[in-house]
Amino acid sequence: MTHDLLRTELKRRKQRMTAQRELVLRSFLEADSDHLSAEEVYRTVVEKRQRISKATVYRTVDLLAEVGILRKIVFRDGVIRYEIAECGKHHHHHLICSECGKVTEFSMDLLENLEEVIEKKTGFRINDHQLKFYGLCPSCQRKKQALNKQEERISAKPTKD
Amino acid sequence: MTHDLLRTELKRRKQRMTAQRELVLRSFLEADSDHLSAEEVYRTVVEKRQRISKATVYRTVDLLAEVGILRKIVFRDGVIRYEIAECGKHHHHHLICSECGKVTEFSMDLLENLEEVIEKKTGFRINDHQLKFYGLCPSCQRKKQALNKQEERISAKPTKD
DNA sequence: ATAGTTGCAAACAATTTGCTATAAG
DNA sequence: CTTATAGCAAATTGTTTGCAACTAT
Repeated sequence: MTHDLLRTELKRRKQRMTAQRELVLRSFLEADSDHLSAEEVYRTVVEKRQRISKATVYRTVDLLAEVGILRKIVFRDGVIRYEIAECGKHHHHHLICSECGKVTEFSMDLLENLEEVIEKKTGFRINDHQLKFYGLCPSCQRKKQALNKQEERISAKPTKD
Repeated sequence: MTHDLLRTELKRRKQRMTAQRELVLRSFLEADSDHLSAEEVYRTVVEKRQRISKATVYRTVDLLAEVGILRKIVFRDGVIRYEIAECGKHHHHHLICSECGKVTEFSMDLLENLEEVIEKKTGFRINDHQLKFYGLCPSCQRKKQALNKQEERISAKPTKD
């Protein structure tokens, strides 16, 4: 259980288990979405009528990531999000719609071996990797297609150029 | 030449070629580092004693990315950077040191086919992907090792615990 | 001459920091 | 009782926007 893992790690570091740290961790465990931003965690906690400040959220997600319970993940909007670093090593990756921002996950273990290859090649000690695909989700493809047709109709009319 | 590509694209969009747009593009072409942030582009231009404002830099890198000359790339610090989207499709990927931020590039075409597989599986229309490895560069590995030894020496002394 | 583009300063958003009061061990 | 932590507000950092002045076409 992630909970105990946190307690143990905190003890090792001579840090304390607090209500706020529990609340943040719980937010991730109970969230609909994976990958929450600090802002989202904050809102989640506040909506449950629990007391926390944003500064604490920022400090806590950072701590949880350092301890290895969360993984930092940043899409192209530059907002820092976090997701639970699932126990085993089976990685999942992200498929992001450039239009609506929708994020879909999919798993693929193929890249674990690759880490080793690259370690040997470069001398880096790799401990994580992230693969992201960017494109248009089915729904946005349809929207864009509809838009294109519309534009064709307009540019069919003669312009003074 | 990337230069002409920009001119052509601008004409198509009824937009104009300006000194500032040239300066930004040139910054990328002549930069030591790939992946520059807007801030870095700004400084580069100013150091050459050329006139530009930050707002223009932001607007221009955005434009260049839209046109396909640059590619947006965001590491875990959440800062938006851009790199030249080299002509052919041969992708390169990034190896980032979590400690000092050093970025190393390496290429690998393996993932092109994968895009197709995922398109079929998910219905997304994929147009880009990014693979990043995080870890410790050789130099930071050494530093960390040295630090660990030091800590051992300290904790070897008895503590009142 | 007609838009598109710039620069500036102000607005905004995300994140960090300094400090006092509080609470965990 | 000691020291880590929380909360708050102010400071920083990265990015966007409104608008008047400017300039490519």
